[in-house]
Amino acid sequence: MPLDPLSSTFAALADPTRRAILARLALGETSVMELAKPFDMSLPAISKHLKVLEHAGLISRGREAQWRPCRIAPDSFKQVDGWLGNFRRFWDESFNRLDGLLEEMKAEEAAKAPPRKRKTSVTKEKQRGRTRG
Amino acid sequence: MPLDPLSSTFAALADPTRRAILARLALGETSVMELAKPFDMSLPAISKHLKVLEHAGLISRGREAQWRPCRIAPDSFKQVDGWLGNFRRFWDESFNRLDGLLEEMKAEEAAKAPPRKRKTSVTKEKQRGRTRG
DNA sequence: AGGTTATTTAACCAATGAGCTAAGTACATG
DNA sequence: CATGTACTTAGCTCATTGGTTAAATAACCT
Repeated sequence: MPLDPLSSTFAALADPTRRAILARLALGETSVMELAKPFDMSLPAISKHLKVLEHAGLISRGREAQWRPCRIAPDSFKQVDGWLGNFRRFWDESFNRLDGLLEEMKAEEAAKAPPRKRKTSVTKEKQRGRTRG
Repeated sequence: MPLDPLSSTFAALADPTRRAILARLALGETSVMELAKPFDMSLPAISKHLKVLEHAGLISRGREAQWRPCRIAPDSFKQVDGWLGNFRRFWDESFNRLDGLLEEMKAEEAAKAPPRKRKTSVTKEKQRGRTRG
């Protein structure tokens, strides 16, 4: 029953209402009432969505009198971005250009050492644990 | 019933088995049998997962004799990354440094023009439609 | 205390999703 | 053609999810 963190985060993101809520929160912290306004949906429904988002670590909630202001929580976003990074080479051109550069540098380095078998294709090692920047 | 593309993509990613399949496919195209091996799960279950991934645009499938080789399809990954980009400023330090730079540039520009009210907080305009690179 | 506002909880329902087994399809080969 | 290999489809469970309304909780305001 307790889904792993990445799974609950992706599951939370798989709903357009929840993504819209996050988009609103990207503009700044706000109340449940405020968040509910754009939707043709009962307040309890929104409350549930917020619970899902909170459980997924995508938002955090405070207390101010009778309001529970919601705001974006960065950690789960970061996790998702990190996971996605493992696949970045499949679509990001500049990422691939960087890969090409590193490949060249490795080749130059290798030229100084005794030659050994090398593959031209992108391999497991190349795309593990890479980040932007 | 027909979920929007981003929703079905996130839904597809919300399952650890499917993410593991994608991880395997990141190493290269392979058959259903091969993909099924690591899992303690019936073949039809895997077949369903693959259908979900395909429907989500995360993989595409070919035909070679009796095999249906699967491979990563970049588009949906790119979509997800694009959506995530709207929130990057919440966790990516280098992204924020870039924002700071742009802020400075705008300030300098503004210094030449007649002064007007300005907010210090990051606003809607600043994070819309931004990409990496 | 009593009322109003903000939000959550409870109880329910219909639809979806992930797994299973058993049967069906497609191609390859003896 | 018959058999084997690689899948997929069909039909069934059971749990989860997204929505509902009605009631409860919490904090503020006379």
